[in-house]
Amino acid sequence: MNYWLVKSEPYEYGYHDLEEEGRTMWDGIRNYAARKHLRGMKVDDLVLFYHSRKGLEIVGICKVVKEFYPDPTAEKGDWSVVDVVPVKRLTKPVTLQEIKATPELQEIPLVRISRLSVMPIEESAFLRILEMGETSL
DNA sequence: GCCAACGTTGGC
DNA sequence: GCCAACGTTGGC
Repeated sequence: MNYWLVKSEPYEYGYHDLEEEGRTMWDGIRNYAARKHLRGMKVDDLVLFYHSRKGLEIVGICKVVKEFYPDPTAEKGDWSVVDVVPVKRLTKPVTLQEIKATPELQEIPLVRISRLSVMPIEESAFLRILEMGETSL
């Protein structure tokens, strides 16, 4: 089991949209590092959902239900998508500010590589974030 | 709205 | 194959 974090601008596609739809294809990734991580996702892996640009907080957890396959929205190039379903919202969203103020979370790519939109998260960091969000699985 | 960080493109 | 110029992302 691996853990991941994905970013989305809430006014483009927010956690609320995922809850309404019940399932979505995570498309539009056009960055090789992000693609590599996307392709590493396995069924049942858990994924933190972060709102970028507006909100700047982790709002919920989702789960991979289909491993990578070709991105139908890509007009050219070799790009991939995965399918995810919502699991639950965090009781309390965890803000980027809080994450940056937490010593054990300084190494996560969200802090270190601000432009990366799909990234792995260590289990310990994942659990710490759930704890900060007052959420259990 | 600005700008830093990073990726991509294209001339040489 | 280097690197300057440009584009994009995303925090501030």
